[in-house]
Amino acid sequence: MAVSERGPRERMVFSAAQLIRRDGVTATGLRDVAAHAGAPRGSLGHYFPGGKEQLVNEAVAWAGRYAAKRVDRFLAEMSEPSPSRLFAAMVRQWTDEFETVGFTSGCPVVAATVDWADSTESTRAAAADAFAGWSRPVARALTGMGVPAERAEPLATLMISALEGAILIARAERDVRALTTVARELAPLLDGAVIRRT
Amino acid sequence: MAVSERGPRERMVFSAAQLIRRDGVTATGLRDVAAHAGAPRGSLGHYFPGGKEQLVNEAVAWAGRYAAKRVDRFLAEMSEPSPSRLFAAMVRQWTDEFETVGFTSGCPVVAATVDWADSTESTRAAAADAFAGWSRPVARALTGMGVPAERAEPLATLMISALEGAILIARAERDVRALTTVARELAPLLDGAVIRRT
DNA sequence: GCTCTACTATGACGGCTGTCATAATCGACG
DNA sequence: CGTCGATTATGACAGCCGTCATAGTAGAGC
Repeated sequence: MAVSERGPRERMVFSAAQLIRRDGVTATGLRDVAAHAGAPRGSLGHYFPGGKEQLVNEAVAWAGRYAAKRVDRFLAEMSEPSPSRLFAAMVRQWTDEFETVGFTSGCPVVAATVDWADSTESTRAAAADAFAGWSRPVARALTGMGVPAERAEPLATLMISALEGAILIARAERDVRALTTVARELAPLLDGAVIRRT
Repeated sequence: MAVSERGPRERMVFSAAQLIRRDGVTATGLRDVAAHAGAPRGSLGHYFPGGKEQLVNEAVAWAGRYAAKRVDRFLAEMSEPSPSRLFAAMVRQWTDEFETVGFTSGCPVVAATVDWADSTESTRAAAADAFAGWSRPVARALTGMGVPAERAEPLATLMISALEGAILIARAERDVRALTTVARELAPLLDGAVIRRT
């Protein structure tokens, strides 16, 4: 095992995340996922014996890990890190996508929460894990920049909340205005939380 | 006409909004809406000749008007208005619902955006209108409290973004933590935008 | 070469969807 | 009383859904 070079299973999870974040969980059919992944429909039952529920949960988990990795990458690429610059990078990822690809897709974790949080417990838990796994590196980054430990987690929650909300508004308005606005307005508050720093 | 005492038509729009904010747009069937409203299924085609699309759009518009009215009511009930207190009231509406009714339902406008923003143009536009109609009274309230005109609208966008995002996280976590956090963390920034005031 | 496992392929199944056509029913108005 | 419009009732329709059963095809290990 181990070195499977991007197998059909992984492709299906990835495709599921892409379709879910565009059309929602309910509107995304398993046949669509297989077709989008270029994978045989008959493999779905094999790789995901738990059915659609398992596939959706894995897609949500994948999205959470992806978001967390992006935070680490933003941090590594930053020459002079600051909370506002980290938030700006997180926001810019979305303004870039909206302006180049279009406003067709949002966040898969949000879609899963909206569509299945009340009906499918395991998916609700997967979404909660995704948010937690995304928030953790953000909070860690903030403490690394000099934000007191007790404020890092609340500020990370605020950042993710504002970002997710702005993504929704931007999608509805087909305008990145909400995203650039929250980045600008939140900047002084975020940088003001830094205590020590040369 | 005019004095129709909460007719079946209005009840169906209301029921649609309730079901949509719990299960999402796609998972909400027209038969469910009629049953929830205690209305005859055969009436759907009569009152909404535009089909499900029309019903969903009216439900979204209704939700937008409702949110706007709530802002005005919060303002009227406030003895010493301040931006942070207005935001706290908006957040408290949701913490109250989550703690009493449970975490079953979110915001219908968000559900419509997630499920149909990319596939149904009219619904996307209805969601944008709902956000705009909700943002307007918030911005107006801020200027009334002494926030400079050019900052009122951006701050209103930030408030609604953070609120919507926190609602999503709270639903996923089944915990109001995210909501109380954004209310607390955003308070000094909001009140700091007030210029003149006795 | 055989075997056994992993994967693929295909179609059927019941159930649900939104939409529409047709009728029956009601209620007011002339 | 009769009529006509608005509302309700019911069922049919094609289409999609997730799931499952069955069968076919590789491909590695011995």
